[in-house]
Amino acid sequence: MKFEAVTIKDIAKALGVSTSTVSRALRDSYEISPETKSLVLECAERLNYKPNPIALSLKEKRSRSIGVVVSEIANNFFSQIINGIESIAYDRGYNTIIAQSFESYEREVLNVQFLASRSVDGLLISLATETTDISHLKALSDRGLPIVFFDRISDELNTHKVIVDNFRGAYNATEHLINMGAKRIAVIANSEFLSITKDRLAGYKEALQVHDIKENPKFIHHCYYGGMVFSEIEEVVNKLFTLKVKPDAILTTSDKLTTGILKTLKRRGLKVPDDVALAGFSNTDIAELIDPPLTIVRQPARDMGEAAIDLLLQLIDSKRPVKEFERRMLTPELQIRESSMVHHHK
Amino acid sequence: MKFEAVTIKDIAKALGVSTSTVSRALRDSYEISPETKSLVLECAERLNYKPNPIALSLKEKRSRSIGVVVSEIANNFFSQIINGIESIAYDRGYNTIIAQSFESYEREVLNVQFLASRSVDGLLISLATETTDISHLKALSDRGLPIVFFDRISDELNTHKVIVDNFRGAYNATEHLINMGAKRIAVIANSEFLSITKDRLAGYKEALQVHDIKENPKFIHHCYYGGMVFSEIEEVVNKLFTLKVKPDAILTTSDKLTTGILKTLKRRGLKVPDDVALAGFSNTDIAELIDPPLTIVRQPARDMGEAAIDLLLQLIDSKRPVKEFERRMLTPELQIRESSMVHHHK
DNA sequence: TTTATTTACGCAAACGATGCCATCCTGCAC
DNA sequence: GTGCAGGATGGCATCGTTTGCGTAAATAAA
Repeated sequence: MKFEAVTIKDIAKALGVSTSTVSRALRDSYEISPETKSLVLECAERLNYKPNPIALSLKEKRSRSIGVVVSEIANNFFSQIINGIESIAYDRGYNTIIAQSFESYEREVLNVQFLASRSVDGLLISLATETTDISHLKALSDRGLPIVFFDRISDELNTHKVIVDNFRGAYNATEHLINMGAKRIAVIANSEFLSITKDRLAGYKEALQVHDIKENPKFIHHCYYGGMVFSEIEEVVNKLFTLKVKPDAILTTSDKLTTGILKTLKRRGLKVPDDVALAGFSNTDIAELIDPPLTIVRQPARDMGEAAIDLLLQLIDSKRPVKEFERRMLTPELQIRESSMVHHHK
Repeated sequence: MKFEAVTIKDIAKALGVSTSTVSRALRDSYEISPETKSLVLECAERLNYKPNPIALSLKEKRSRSIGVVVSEIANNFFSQIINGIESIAYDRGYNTIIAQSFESYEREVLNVQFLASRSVDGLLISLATETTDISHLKALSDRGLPIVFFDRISDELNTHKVIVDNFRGAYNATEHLINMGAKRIAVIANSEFLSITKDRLAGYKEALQVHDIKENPKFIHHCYYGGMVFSEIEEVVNKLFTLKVKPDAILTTSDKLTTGILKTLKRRGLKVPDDVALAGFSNTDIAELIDPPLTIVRQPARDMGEAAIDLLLQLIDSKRPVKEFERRMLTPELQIRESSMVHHHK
């Protein structure tokens, strides 16, 4: 089954003029007489003519579409980011093509190449957990494809970057737990290769140090797949709660980790926050509905998406190669609820 | 900044052969001598040649991409569906372009036309709340664009459809509430124009009737935007709980409604399930974490996505116009938790 | 009237890839 | 030596659109 669209030729034939005339009339060129213009416009309307963007892309070497690569969209943080991206892209006449890496390096490379080969005008990407080598992005960047990183960035490519102040977010959450009376704060973080993990871990450590709490290596754990693999989480919780000296609070660094840890704690019969307090990064809209209501570090995801697409469109629109790159850092918000109230119920 | 890719011409020039030769060599045509073939292949590899899908789309009038229109991706149900769609599309070499209608008719029409003009080979769509007129889809369908409906369907277009047994889902949930002892079950449903609303409401009513409970019009409410506008929800809860005879249970028909209602009930100081029981459609992964753990009707979203893309690819691949259309109905699952245990705490 | 200038349009090339048709060459049979 | 088959390749049109250039007719200036 094929789908035949009305082309400029159909209009030309119907009116007995050339395709150039039709094209120019539609683009409102000064070379075309008002009468011809209105004739063409009327005919285009009548036949329901829609310009073929594929043909345009071929000719202009631009597709008016941008690619977005995230680890997965079934994640509040990323879907909110995408909403931010789309809202601006849409207004500027750009289409957004969304691809999911599912934390897989291979899948990320394939997605990126697919998008590039489909002539996206630019790329927004938050790296997959598995990704340590970004030569696939470097190659495209070198060949002129505008790329903007957000959330999970890499220092190995010099381009615009949009992040939140991950250090500050983790610092504040940790300090809050300390202020609540926690002494033995464990952290369950994502893969140590991710930029966000490094920053968040640094914030956690700094808060401990400032408050004279000694860092305990047994309290620091990583979940390589960040909660996508549930057994990872169970294993970590198991390690933590078979220690002689158990943690009295946990900081988690991502949405899936936060809810995954809470699930596991509950299944083990541990009470939050009485047995162990919990605070973590999350962008869920129902933190207040959870038992106990969750203390979360919330990222301005929509703003991040908007900032990222804004920077990308700047790159795309710039006439000459951009040398100066910006690093926009947004501020996360600590929303305090019961899950972190260490002594609240005691 | 533009992005120059290697073309077939570059290879032809480098080797001193014609573009046709290169093209045929790359497609492994029998007409080309083995020596030339290996020469071309080696050169293509060396220059990192990637075929330009835009040019191919123009020539072949197919883009190897399919469009997906949902109301919003920041919704577990839809993002799970999309994951199902993508997993199959990806394997079959199709790219997925996701568009969000945000329940707006205007936005849906724009999205659909954008996708069509970008030569998607087919369309998967779940209608927006506002959509009552589907002539924009009919027109495309008539012109040969394969379309498959899922979730929110319309009878006005004869094509493949994938849904869950909404009647059964609502019936089972309602019957469960009745079995738990509820006598005055209110229902808070989406816009009455949506197909899913009609079916779910019918299931609710049937369960009441079978169990000899008289239907009370004051207990039946609609939220036109299905929870996207929070004031809608508050208004409905207000109406229900200023009644002389208040409901002892509530059935909700969508994710946002379920969590939105729970939020509102809590803010009003109503205890679930002691003051009022709650059961609703939802695909959240953290129903067990919510206070109280939520009884939900869960749809096999991933399966729905897979079924939909499967049917769509069948349409796309079929040589002759398809006349017989399928309606696949999957079975929802009732997950029983505390929120519906009417007498549990009494 | 002749020569410039403007107006309004058509022709054809281009974008990247494909595929039909034509062409050239080699080898073989008559 | 002529004819022909067939292998290997090049030429060209095509998809839909834009755009530089050319040009006819109409108008203005000489």
